Amino acid sequence: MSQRRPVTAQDVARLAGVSQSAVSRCFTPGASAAPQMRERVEAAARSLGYRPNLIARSLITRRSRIIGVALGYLHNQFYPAVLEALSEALQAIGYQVLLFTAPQEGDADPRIADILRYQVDGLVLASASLSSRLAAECRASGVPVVLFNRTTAGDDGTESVSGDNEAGAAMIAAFLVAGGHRRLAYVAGLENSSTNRDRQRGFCAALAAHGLAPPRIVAGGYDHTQAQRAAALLFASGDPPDAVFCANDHMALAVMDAARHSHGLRVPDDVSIIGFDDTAPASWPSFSLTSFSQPVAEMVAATVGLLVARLADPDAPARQLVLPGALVVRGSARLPARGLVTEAGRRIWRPQ
Amino acid sequence: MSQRRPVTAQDVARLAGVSQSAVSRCFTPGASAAPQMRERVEAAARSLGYRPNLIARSLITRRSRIIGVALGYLHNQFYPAVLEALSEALQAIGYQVLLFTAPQEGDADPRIADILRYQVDGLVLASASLSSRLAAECRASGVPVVLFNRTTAGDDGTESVSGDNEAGAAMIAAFLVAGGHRRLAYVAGLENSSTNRDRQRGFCAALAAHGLAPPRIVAGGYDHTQAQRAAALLFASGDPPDAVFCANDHMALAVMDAARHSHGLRVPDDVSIIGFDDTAPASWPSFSLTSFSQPVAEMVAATVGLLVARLADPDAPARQLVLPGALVVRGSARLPARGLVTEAGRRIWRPQ
DNA sequence: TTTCCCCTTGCATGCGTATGCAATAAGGAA
DNA sequence: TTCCTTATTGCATACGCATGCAAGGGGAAA
Repeated sequence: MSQRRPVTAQDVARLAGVSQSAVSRCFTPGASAAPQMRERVEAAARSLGYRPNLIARSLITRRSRIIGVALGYLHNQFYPAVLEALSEALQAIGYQVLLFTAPQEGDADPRIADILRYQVDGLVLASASLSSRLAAECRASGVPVVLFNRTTAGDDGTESVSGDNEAGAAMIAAFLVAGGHRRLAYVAGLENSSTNRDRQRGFCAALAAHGLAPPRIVAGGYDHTQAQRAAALLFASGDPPDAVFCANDHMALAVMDAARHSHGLRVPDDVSIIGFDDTAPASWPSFSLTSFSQPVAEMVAATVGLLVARLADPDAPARQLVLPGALVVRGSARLPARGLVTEAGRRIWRPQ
Repeated sequence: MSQRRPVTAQDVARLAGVSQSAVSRCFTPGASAAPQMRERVEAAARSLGYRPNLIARSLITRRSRIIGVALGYLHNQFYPAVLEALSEALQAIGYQVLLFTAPQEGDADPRIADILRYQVDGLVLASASLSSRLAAECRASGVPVVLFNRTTAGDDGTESVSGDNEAGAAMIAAFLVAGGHRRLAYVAGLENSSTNRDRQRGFCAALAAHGLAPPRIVAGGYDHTQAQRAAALLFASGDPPDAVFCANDHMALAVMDAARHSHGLRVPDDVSIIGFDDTAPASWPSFSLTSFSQPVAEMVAATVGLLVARLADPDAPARQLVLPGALVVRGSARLPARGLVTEAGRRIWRPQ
């Protein structure tokens, strides 16, 4: 029963007594084929266990129906959630995901450059450790590229989908100030990432606008262990903060754990902690983390939308989409006196 | 600069003044080519931005260098960790991962069957919701298949890599008994999954061997929300357990959160909780979850090993690998009087 | 110088499928 | 019945690359 040589359209054609092209047409939606012949061919295909070779098809059609997705650091729950949603959405419209994981350290570009050799129809770059140069290179070779949760510095024509990092961070600043905090800290993500840059800028600018001193900034590198170290720096110092904004949930959970279990602090009584992304663990009772939500479903839908639009018209103007989020209020930060509303089952903060 | 028609080996050959086959040989390791010509060709390739078309190459070599990986439910941190390790390991030896996500509900087989049309060189099935029929079908078409963290009921010749679910669960039973627990409960995973079957069997058999009554069993479906409901069933009952073994960490975290925050229980004073997998959050101070570790790195390495072995020799005998784990002891379960040892930085339990 | 051998390189072909074109069949209108 | 239209199907080719085969070339050994 074990097929050593895979069944080809030729084999099916022979068995059904038709030509190979007839077989091909039976598997091509919209092609002209008589019902009677189609039935014969399908019966033959079934009995042989024929499966069209998508590799060969791709060679002709110049469409692989494969989308490359580059990711790094799946320990941050945000990315598995994104990946699952993206894969589902793409599978639903007949595409598959070719996964590229970026190594933690070192230059990921060389290995990722292999993507293009697989003739992917499109590319989603969701790793902060990938250079903008790579994105530009992909665009140059005519492959639609969408940056996910990341943007390029100058508008170089690369499409992107991201949350509103700057506004979100600014809202967090306002929320903390309204909650009466005065000694703020920021646990930063990767220094050269656009998300960190935007979140830090939004946070600092908003604090300044409220007349507060700049926050103390410590590096967390979007990493759990580094964030623990950052927490130690903050909480063991002579002047510990009364509120910490962490550039993502993944670090916020580490900081919260460190605050409680290594430094004997109560959250939010002694220190308020806020994250970014609103990943699943944020809502777990152990953490009850107040966090600015990134609308994963919408971001994924937008990403797929950009890809299909560009596949349909390669010359469509590049768009940089920024999707709004909401500050989901839970128990990890002192509450301001007003502005809390409940919407779609979540408690969110909407000032004024 | 935007290349509409991609650069082919023909284009490079023309520019370098050689034949297309010469170009091909320059990109084929081990092929015969004079250094001088190779240099000319590489220069031409570089100036044109040539990238060999792996789709076309696959058609000839009948090797796509793509491994299909079928997963479901990435919310359980175990799987992102596996996926990342698997992708890294495969990329390191020149393979890429084509990802298939199984929908939560319904039959995943039809969509997954598409995998074979992509001519994957191998297949890793790590979703409990995939039928054994699918695995058999893949094997029949000559594609190496490895079941990951799952086995087939009868030894039907499908290769698999899994942790020692039965022994691990038995060890957990012994650990809890040694810790003085008497009223045990089991939060089950998906009923028809091999991991759940083995863990439940090992747990119950060991309890019986220790002369204890069978544990109370509630369904958790490997799902966070279902596990919360299971916890409510257990803790709100008239006879709450003094120890709960959850079929994986993902559910254990939910159960622990529910115990503490919904039912006012102290862990481990009022109830001991043990998980399975030893995922990253288990070691976070908030949980400090005692858990039977699955050796992800070794399991991934073994999986890759099985794949490459089978690629080299399709007729090699199928092997079902079971890798040993260890009971990593933390603070979520009362400690037995003896048997605790520290090894490689982890505290583990090794009876007698 | 001759002979032999090996290293290079081009030619030709094929991988499995899609598709333009032409040929044939079928059916309808006049 | 005849002619035209439309649907169906086969033929031939191309997609981009790898590879067996043969031819050419250069060097070493005799």
